[in-house]
Amino acid sequence: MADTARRPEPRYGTRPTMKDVAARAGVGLKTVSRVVNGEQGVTPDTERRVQEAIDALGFRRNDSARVLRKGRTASIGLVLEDLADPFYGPLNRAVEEVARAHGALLINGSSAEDPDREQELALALCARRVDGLIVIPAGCDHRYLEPEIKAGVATVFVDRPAGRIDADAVLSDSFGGARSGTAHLIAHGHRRIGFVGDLPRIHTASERLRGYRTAMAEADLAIDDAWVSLGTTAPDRVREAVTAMLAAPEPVTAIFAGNNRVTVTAVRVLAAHHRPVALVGFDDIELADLLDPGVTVIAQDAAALGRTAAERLFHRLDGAADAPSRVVLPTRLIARGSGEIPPPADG
Amino acid sequence: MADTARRPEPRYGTRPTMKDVAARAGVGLKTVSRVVNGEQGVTPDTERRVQEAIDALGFRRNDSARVLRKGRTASIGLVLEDLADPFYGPLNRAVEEVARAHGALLINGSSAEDPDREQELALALCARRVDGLIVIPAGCDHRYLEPEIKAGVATVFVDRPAGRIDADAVLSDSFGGARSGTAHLIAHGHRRIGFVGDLPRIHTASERLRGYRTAMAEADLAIDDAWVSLGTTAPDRVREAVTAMLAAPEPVTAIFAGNNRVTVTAVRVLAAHHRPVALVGFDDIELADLLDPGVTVIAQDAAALGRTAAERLFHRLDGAADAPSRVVLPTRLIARGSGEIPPPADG
DNA sequence: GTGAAAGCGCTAACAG
DNA sequence: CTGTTAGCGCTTTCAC
Repeated sequence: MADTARRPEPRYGTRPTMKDVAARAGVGLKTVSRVVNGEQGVTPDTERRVQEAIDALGFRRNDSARVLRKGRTASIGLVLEDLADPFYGPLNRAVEEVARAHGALLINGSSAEDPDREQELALALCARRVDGLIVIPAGCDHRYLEPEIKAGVATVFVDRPAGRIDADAVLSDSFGGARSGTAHLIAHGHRRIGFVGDLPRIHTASERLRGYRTAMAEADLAIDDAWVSLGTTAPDRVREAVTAMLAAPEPVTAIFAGNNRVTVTAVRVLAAHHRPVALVGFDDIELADLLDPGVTVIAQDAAALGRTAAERLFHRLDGAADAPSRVVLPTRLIARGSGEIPPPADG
Repeated sequence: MADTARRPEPRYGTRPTMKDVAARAGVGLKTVSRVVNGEQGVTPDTERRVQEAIDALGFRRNDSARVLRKGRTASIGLVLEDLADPFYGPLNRAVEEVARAHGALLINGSSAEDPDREQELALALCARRVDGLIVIPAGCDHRYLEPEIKAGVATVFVDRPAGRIDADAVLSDSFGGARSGTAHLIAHGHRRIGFVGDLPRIHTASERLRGYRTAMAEADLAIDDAWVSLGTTAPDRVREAVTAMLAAPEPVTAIFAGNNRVTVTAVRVLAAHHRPVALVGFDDIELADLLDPGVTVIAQDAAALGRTAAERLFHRLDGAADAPSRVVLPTRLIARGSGEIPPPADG
């Protein structure tokens, strides 16, 4: 107590350096460095003295300085769409686990589906000299990353491919998934099937639409323009779109929902609707099995997406210099009831 | 093409520096620094020349070096339990938004509810010299952070308080929420109420248990040991606990679930049970309103938790040196049906 | 086994 | 308006 009163607290933000530790232990700077990094060639006695000084001073190595000298930061960046979206949680976590296994930290941020923000964030990460970058693209033009990639920032795109540059990508089979989901509805007797998707500039959204169109064409079914609605996944927008499809003179008897956000809103609208309408959603959602009817979905493995992308990234960091690759992971149809509802007898 | 063949590609990982830019533009180093940082006092003509050199060389400022010189990294660390847990998504995102508004990046990682991993992660972030740290504690002893805090790392704990040190904390009212949720079940006629919670060493878990006990005591209801189960939130463990409570000779007629993970599993078990059992869960869960019955919950505002903690952090970084504070955010009971199921007439 | 000196790329402080 | 010098805290190199 008296001690505290007499001697001023160490200035905030001032931390002991290796030099301070060296002075206190009565050794050279390099010896401290050796001890801190567990290098060979230090007498047990010297080591003990250094360690005491470290503890007494509360020293912790400044990795910023270390990075500057060594050139690698042992950190990777992840740009995703929204940290709060449950779909990206497992992906994020999977990337983290791989990074951790390689001794790297993860810096991440949300683009909020805004291309400018994506670029701002990705370039900020490059300025921090992350060793590698994993990007879930919001934009369609990634030429802004070319100098960075050339300079050695390993870059892998996940969930959606890069635009206008050639780069590694790890994707889910959006086309195939949407095609099989739509075919599933057709197999259950539906002819008028609606498609509610995300913004058309988003690669996954357009691929899923293409899958839907393909399945319809394969069954020789024409598509009425009124059955297709693309736009943001804001609940109001989706609610309106679904409601309109159901209120038409010849209403759709089934709906294919383009992603998890859309599915959730579609479930809400259909629950309040006066007659059963079939539904298949892209992406699995929690508790989907407990709803009545259970929600039939095209599930993708978000964790596998993240893990595969991160592994590819570290493979590159380990020196792999092969041509950019594109990995496509399969999706899986999980039938739970909503996708097996038949069309009305009079439909 | 011929050009590529003749001149070797720039070595991977070698990037131009301000010195290179200066040489190319024929100006001094400091002038480049001025242009890069948008400082005053550069002739438009000089600026243009520098900018041309920057573009030609693909220069990007190395923030690692900048950090070393300036002392602040403009980044904060967030240690949470699991990036994949939907409860932490909105919290994470809220922290990110505040950080972004202050020009800071977010480095985050999962402790996986392991105190050692929490410590390892937090100290790694300190070594990176994050300006501040937001921690959702897994452990109960945070004295390991004392030297860091003394050295100027602003630290705020969120969701759970720090152990054995005095530090800022932002919490939800776990005690009050659990108490009112239990009281809600009592008000609907229940006398034998089960409590299924998380590991007792977790502060929120013990507080919620205390709330449950208090509500029971206030209604003069004794608690049978068999009605209380604490442990991990692993589905198997929870399933077993709930099943046991329902299979007892005098089974519980209602269950209070201690968090979102527990609630989800409890809903599954109850859905398969032969008679209706009331349920109130802590934390809201998606689609809870669409289940039959809807799940009555004690909702907490995860985004507000994150936002408040981050604001507190930046307040400290702006120099606030007042005593550590504890903020407790209210919870809200949302009645949806499951919590209003009466006990069986013969019960 | 140990330490002194140089330098990573940048910014702060001061000259010109 | 522009440039030079020093140094942030560490690792690398090389000498002792």
